[in-house]
Amino acid sequence: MAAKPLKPMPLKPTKAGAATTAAIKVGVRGAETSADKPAVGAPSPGRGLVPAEMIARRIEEDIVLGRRHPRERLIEQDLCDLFQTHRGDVRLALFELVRKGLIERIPNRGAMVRGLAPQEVREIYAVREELEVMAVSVIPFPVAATDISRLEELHREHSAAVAAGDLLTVFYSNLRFHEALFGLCGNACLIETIDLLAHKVYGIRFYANASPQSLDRARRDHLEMIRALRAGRRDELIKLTRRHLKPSPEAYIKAYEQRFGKASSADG
Amino acid sequence: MAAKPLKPMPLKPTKAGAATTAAIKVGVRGAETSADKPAVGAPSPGRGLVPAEMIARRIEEDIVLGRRHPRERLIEQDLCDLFQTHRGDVRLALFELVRKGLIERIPNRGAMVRGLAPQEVREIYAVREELEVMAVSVIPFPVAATDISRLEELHREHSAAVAAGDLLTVFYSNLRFHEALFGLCGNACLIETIDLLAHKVYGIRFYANASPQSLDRARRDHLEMIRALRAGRRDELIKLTRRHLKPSPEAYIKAYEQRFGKASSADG
DNA sequence: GCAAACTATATTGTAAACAATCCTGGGAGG
DNA sequence: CCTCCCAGGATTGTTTACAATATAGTTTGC
Repeated sequence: MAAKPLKPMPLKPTKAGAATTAAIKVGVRGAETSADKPAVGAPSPGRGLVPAEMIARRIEEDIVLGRRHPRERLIEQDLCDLFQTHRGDVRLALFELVRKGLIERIPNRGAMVRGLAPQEVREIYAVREELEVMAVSVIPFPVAATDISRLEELHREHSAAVAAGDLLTVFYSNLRFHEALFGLCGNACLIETIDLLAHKVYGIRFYANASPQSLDRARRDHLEMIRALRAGRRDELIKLTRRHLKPSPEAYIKAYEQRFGKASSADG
Repeated sequence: MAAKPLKPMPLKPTKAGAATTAAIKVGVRGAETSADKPAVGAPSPGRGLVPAEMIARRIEEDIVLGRRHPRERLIEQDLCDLFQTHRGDVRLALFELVRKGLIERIPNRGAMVRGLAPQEVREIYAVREELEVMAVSVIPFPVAATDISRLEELHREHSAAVAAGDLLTVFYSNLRFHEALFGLCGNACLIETIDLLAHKVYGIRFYANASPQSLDRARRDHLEMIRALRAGRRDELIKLTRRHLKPSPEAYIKAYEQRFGKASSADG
C-alpha cells in the first residue's frame, strides 16, 4: 500500500446503485462518461466511449460484416496503426473481445477471429431464447404509447434499410429495435445479459442476413411483435420471440455443414 | 497495417469450436506456458491463469470476504506493489472486474469497490433464478453415479468448512458445488452465464454468510438437491433451486435498509 | 468572511524501448 | 532422404518514463 495521505474517498452513503456512478465526487463529466455505454448506436461513433471500447466495437463490426473472417489473426501493432492508438488500448480491446466471445487469444501467440461450432451456436441460442422470453414475459402491460411509437419508428428505419439492401444499417437498426423491445422489461441485468449473448453471435448474423427472404421475414416479425405488444397479447409475443430466434442459427448451421461436413456439428 | 510477409495463419478448417484453441499451431508447450506462471500465490485457485486474471481473482476474494468495503478505491500503483506486477496487468484486472460488476471505474479518476442497490440485487437474482432453473431443467436424467459421487464429495467439503467456520473454504466449496451441479446441464453458454451472474453478487454473500443458520440451511439445501437428483425428481430439484436462491438477496436487502433507510430500496 | 482562482500532488493515460517467446526456414548429422 | 538443431525475424509481454487530468489545500480579491 503506497502513500494515501489524503482522504480515502468521499464516502457518501447514498443509494449505491446506478447513481453511485457519481460517487467519486462526480463532476459534470463523471455522469456522462459512464452513462452512455449501453448502446451500440452507430457504425463508427467516437462518442463518449473509452478508446478501448471504440476499438473493440470497430473490430466487432468488421467481424460482423465479414470483413474479417474466422481464423484471421489480429496483430496488435497493425491495429495500433489502423486506429491510431497505442498498444495498451488495443490490448484492452482484444481482451474485451475475448470476453464477448468474438475472438480467441493464446498467450504469447496472438489473437484471431473465432469461428463458432454448431453446437456452441445451438447452446447460445437456447439461452438467448430463455432470456428473451423471460424479458417479454415481465414487460409491464399495457405498454405506454410513446414506447410503441418508438418501436414503430425503429421498425420503419429497419424496413427502409431492408428495402435499400443496406446491410450495415439493417444490422444496427435491428439491434436498436431489439434493445428497445427488451428494454421495456425494466430489468437492467436481464437487458445486459441478453445484449451480451447477442454479441457472441454477431458473427453468424452474416449468414442469416445473406438472403433477402430472411431479412423480410425479420421485418414482418417485428411488425407482428409491435401488434402483439399493442394488443397486450403476451402469449402471442412470446411465441413470436421464439420464432424470431429460429432462422439465424439454422442458416448458420446449414452453411457450416455444407462447408465442413456434417460430422462437426454432432460432436462435442 | 504492418508487414505480414509470412503465412496468415494455419487455416485449418477443423471444427471451429473448443478445439479451435489449437489452431494457432499449438505446440506441446502451449498449454504449459500459460500455466506455469505462479505470479502471486493465491489461496485457492492457483490454476493456469493469466496474471491479470489471478489479480482480478484476488481482489474479488478481498471484496467477497469484506476485506475491501464498498466505495473503497483501488489505486493502480498500490495493486502493483501488492501483487508484484506492472500496471498493464493491474489495469487489465480492473477492467475485468468492471465487467464482472464488482468495481466501478471512471476515466481519469480511478476505480472503487461497487456497492449494489437493492433493486439491482433483485434484478440479478431474478435472472439467476431463471437461468439456474433452466439448467436443472435440462440436466439429462438419470444422472451418472460418478456425477452424484462428485457432488457428494463437494458437499462433504462444504459441510466440513461450515462446521469449522472457515468462511473462505465455505465460499469456494459452495462455488464448486454449484459449478458441478449446473455443469451437468451440458450447455457451456448457460454454465458460463450462470457463473458470470454469480460473480456479480459475490460481494453480497458476505451478508448471507454472516449467520451460522444461513450456512447450515445452504448445506441442507445441497443435501436435498443431491437426493432429488438421485431420485430423478426434477420438479423437486427446480423447487429447491428457487428456494436456495432466496435467502441471500433478502439478507442483503434487509441489512442495506437497516443501514441506509428503506427509501433507497424502492427507487430505481 | 466568502468565493473564485491557483498551485501542489496524487493518480491515471500514453508512449516508447526493451525482453521474452514463438514460428519459419535452412543446414548439419545420421 | 529424413531428423534434429540452430539462427532469423515477427509478435507478444514487460518495464520505464513522461504527459494529461482531477482533487485538495491555499491564496487572493472582493
